[in-house]
Amino acid sequence: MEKKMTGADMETRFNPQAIEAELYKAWEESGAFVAHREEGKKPFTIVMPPPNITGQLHMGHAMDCILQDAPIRYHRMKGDPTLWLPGTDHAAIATEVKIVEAMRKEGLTKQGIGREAFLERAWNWKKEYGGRIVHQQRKMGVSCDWSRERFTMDEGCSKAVREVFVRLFEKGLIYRGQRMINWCPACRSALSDAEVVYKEQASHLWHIRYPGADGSEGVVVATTRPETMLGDTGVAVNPADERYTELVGKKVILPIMNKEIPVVADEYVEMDFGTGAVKMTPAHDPNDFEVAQRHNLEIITVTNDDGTMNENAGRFAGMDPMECRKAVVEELEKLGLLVKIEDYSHNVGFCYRHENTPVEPRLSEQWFVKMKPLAEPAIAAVKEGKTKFVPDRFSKIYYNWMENIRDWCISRQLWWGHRIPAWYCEECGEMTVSREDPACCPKCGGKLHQDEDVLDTWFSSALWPFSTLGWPEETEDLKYFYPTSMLVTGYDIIFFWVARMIFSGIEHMGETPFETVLIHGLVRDEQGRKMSKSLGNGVDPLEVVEEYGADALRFSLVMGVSPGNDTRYSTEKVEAARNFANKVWNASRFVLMNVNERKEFEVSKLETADKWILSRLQEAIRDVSDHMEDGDFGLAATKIYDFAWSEFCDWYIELSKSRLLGEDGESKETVKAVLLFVLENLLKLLHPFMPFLTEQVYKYLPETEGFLMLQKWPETNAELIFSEDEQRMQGIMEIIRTIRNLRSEMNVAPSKRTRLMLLPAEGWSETLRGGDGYFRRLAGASETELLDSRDTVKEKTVSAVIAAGELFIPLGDLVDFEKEIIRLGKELENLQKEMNRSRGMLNNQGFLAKAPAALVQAEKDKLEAAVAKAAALQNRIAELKENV
RNA sequence: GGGAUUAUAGCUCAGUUGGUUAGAGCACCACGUUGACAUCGUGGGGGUCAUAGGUUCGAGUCCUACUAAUCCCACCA
Repeated sequence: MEKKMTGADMETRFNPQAIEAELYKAWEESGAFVAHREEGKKPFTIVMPPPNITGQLHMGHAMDCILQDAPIRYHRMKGDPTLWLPGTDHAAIATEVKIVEAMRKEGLTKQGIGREAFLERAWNWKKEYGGRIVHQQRKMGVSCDWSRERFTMDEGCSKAVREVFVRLFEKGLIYRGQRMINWCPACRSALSDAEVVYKEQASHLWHIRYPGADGSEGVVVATTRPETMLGDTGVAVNPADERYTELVGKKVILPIMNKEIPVVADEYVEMDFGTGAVKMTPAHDPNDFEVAQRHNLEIITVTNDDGTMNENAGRFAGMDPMECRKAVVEELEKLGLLVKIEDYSHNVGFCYRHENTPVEPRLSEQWFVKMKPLAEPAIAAVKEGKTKFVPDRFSKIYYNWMENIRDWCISRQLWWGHRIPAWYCEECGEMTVSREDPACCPKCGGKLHQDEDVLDTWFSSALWPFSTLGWPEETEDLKYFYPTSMLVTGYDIIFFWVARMIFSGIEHMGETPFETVLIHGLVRDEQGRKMSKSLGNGVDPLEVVEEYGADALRFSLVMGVSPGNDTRYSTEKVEAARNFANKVWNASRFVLMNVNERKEFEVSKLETADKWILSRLQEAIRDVSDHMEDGDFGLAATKIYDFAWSEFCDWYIELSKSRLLGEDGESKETVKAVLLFVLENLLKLLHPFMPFLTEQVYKYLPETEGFLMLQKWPETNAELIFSEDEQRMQGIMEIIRTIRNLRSEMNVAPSKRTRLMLLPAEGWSETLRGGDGYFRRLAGASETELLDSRDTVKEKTVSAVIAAGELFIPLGDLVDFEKEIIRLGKELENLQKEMNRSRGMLNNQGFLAKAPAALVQAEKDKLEAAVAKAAALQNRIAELKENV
């Protein structure tokens, strides 16, 4: 057994680097993070949003970590069976893009090495980067249950994916079909609507004449993408548009291709945009596709998988779209069919993994999830409050998306991911969708090949809250921990992830997966810009941890942050948090250098200051607990900060010094016991935010065993609330502040001690007598004299009127009565303003009649005090005037 | 086009259900080697809470309008 350490062993500075790794190891090895089911007790469960295995953790992840670890540690200390389930996501597209990029540097291609070899590389990648991420999370101090760590492509999760796919297919909620989808030429894959990011682009509107087939002048169409005309199969106008009534039903000539195409009338066309005539490219525009369906227009695809023009584009085949656009425009100009070019700015969709690659709407055979039937109960669940968004406004965003949802394209033309469990018979063409890999065609016994595509990565993430607990098996964990308590995530993935988990949970588990969804904002840089690779303004959380410690980073990310709002990262904030950690460390050091045994205090022996700090502690416990419950971690952290620094350190510790050095043994014992009691409670309150610091300090506390992280969360104790003593203490504090203030104003050197005379107000004599040591220690008083009446003040003094009475500091020749009169006069003036305000309120019948009685009384008391103070000030001024 | 958020001290931001002298950190000024801490202490300066109305006995807080910034959704070619 190692020797118990004491305050004397503590360094003068908190040194996080020296202790973090060791503490984390000790926690983890002891099994403190592992969740245990306790029947009859309601668990607190969070499934961690699995970081992508694409690279390393960024500030957003750090934010995720602290916002989950804080409530997890809080609930664990409260004694709830607590599970925080970690894991990582295979991130199909994102990872594949990275791997392909890495391979390109080696001169390799996917196709070159083949599917099997590629997947081997991918698994190696997962091992390396998945491991790195988990390592980084540990550095942040996350207290998650690593024994339950999962990966979206591990055996269990893959089984869940397969089960869900087959179930939905059997229910008719998954189907395969030719639809207009978003195609990323860089991924060479389909994307879902959510994976397209629109960006405003400056462009042009080209006006092109399509001559009439009968030799008439035909029609002028306007387009933003002239190259797509190669795939045009019609022109549409609004049926009500009189300009074109004649033309409807006739044919025009598609220039360059020299092909006759029909003019059709369709409501979709807006008469007042462009020329009122729209070229129809059904294979490359969703709206055109719909029009084509209604009018039986031909559908011609003119691009390849990689975005280049295909053989249908005739002599433009092989060009990339921009090249082709230029060539087409030139050609049209030559033909005299380019009527005009207008400047035009419009939104262009880009791939969310290839920021500079525009997505191409394209007709393609893909797999889809039918969303309407899944969305409806998911909307209802949130409306009924079964899942609550915090802050509530995010439920509106959720409704808006869910109510306008379109079918979800889930197939991706990638290799890294869950392969679609569909097989096609090479003999009869029959499609088989199956939980188990079939050996041959169930219909004809013919040879099968599996669908080449994999699933959208979000298909497996959608199952995360239950697949990680063992579903589709009915495991004990699943029964006990589902539905989970809370999901913590950024608003940027509400559509991608949160919404999909909610409808999946309802569909497959019959219950929404979370009680609350706590949404946080983005961590931005110091100028408020989004942190991004391309800007190079990202800050690596690990570097911050190295330099300032995990606790400082954690605290800086929550302090003063309000739920749902973006926050700016700045080193100043981290420094402030680091300073706070050091402050707590040193306060602890002070306490522990003076207290080396654990003794209870007796309430009957408590002095005013003790009762004050114990009372303040009760309020801190209450507020912090309330804020933890509400998910207001910013307020919780602020409360702890203020209590620890402005009350415990600045006042109680300072006040304790005179007693610790004093002769009164009983007072000394009491103050020691209170110091230890308050410190220990403070450490507990702070632990969810600064786990390393608090755990380390806990080791030095006398007679403790085990980890702080497993100690009981403090509860308020009504017997330790002393309102009257709080007021007494406020009186003492006011005197100290006033003296400091006066000395500062009079330029009295801090080292110079001055006498203090106090004329107590009614009922304050006892308190002031007891304050002597405090005034000496904290206000530079050499001695304190209690006066019986003001007449006894014979010396030249500066004075002040405070709640506890009047105070006088004899400063001899430093005192200038004229200036004193002016100074006190100003104070009186302010006081009179305050009295006027107060009288105004109390003369207001409405206020008297409608405001709560306690408030009215409080105002009366305030006025009374002000009146008394004003009278005293007037007396003093009169007195001084006589002496001038 | 629809929706959301933000606007409070020089900067970054708090401010719980409306309760009446609006807070913090950083920055600034003055002073300070009192054995926990200079990653500190004491004192100070600094805001008509974007603007205009309204509700109320009372508005930073609620309502309406307006201005500005940011974001999300939709996508008229």
